Amino acid sequence: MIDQLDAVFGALADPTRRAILARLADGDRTVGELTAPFEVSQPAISRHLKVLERAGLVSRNRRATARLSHLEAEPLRTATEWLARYQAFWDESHERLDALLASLTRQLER
Amino acid sequence: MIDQLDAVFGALADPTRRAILARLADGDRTVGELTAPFEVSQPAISRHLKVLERAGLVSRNRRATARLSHLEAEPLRTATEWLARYQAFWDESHERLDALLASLTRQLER
DNA sequence: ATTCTTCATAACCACTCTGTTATGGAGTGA
DNA sequence: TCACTCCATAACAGAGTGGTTATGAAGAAT
Repeated sequence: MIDQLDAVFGALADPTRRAILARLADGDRTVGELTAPFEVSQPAISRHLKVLERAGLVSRNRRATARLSHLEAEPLRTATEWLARYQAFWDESHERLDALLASLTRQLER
Repeated sequence: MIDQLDAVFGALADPTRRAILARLADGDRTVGELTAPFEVSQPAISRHLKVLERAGLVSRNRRATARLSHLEAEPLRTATEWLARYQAFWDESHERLDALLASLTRQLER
């Protein structure tokens, strides 16, 4: 993990990897479970998982013969902190980010 | 701009491009001004600018023979919104994002 | 022990990315 | 008009990316 932001933003740049993260947000998954919904081969998913692991976004452990992938959100926090530096530049003409986040939080809690 | 998140996260994955955005946050810059601080050639910077432009992060207009690059922060907002969906996953063991952003905002105002 | 399941890895291909140098176009100013 | 400045683009090289198929390692189950 030379530069964390490089790795994290790079990992997020691929739609399949973002979809994998979305599924992991619902709970840990095996490689097989992650492969099924996508129309790519299992080795392709394995490599996406390796990219996510390098970015620190996924950790893995064995369960019997399967390998469970687990979402690690901390790097997303780091990425958000970086983006927050630019908050002022879109704030001017729009609602504030904290208001936005509050509304999103309310949505999630509902 | 097929998929905005692809383009934005892809653009942010490069440290030179993030540094360019940081300089543009201080005000519009010509290509020459953006090239000087980095140890890469002018054509390389021109192509970075093109990537940023495709992602909607930079707009450009002429001033005499120069071309001014201008920061467009809206796509960063989009990226932040996407990341906010994962806020709950790092919230559990850390301060809340809105508190973090508030503290960052205070820092900027100071 | 053997077989089955799960997953990783290797080998390959096509394409993209980041950088270079060389060059030329477009606008400015003398 | 001519020269100069600023920048874009073309052509190229090397590394990386994302996909494939083929294969094998390792644990589980019979």
